Amino acid sequence: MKSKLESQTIKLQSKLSKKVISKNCLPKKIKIVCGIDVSYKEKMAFCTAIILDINNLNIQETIRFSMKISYPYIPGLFMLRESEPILQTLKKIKTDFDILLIDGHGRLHPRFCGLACYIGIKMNKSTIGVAKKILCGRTKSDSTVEYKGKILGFELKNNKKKIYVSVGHKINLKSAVNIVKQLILEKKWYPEPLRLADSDSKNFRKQYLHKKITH
DNA sequence: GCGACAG
DNA sequence: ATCTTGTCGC
Repeated sequence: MKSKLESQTIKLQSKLSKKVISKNCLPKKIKIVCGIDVSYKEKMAFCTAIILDINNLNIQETIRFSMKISYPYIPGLFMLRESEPILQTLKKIKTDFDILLIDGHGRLHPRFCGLACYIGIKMNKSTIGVAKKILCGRTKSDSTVEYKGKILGFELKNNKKKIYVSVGHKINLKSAVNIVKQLILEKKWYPEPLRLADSDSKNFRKQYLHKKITH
């Protein structure tokens, strides 16, 4: 049984999919990138945004934000669960960044509007969707991912591990893939801003839970 | 109808 | 995502 909110969100996704811009709206030289990720403990969400310089990977700013969360994870409706902590965290960032990496799909989504598209439109920022698992579509021999006759994603393989890149907003697929490739370090398989954000959000959660015991 | 299914 | 031991590799 689908709730009212779920039906509304599905409609919203279809509507917003038409507003997604799959063309580059970026400065010639990208300098500052942001990666954001969320960890969970029961009904608490712990979100970290890492802002770094793409040229030297020096961290410019780290932002943490936690909140109580109420919505479960539903495939295709991930935004219902994860968009609020992400948007709240982004509000606290002081450093201006050129591009935002999101842990989840962009246009490679059943309604062409995954979390990365939603955040991009909401923030009016360039975003890239990076997911560890495919949600829809099929990978072709040239590593592009096709869904309903459209090339919407790209599969990157690093030592058996796969990731799926797709347009979030205000960028084209080719540029999105190039930026993600540039951010995957030697011996790593996940782009550095997201790897750092994932790691820090888990530390954030650990510290929060420890405080709960000691106080 | 059945299976698959971002985090 | 989270839970969770030992284990493989640098």
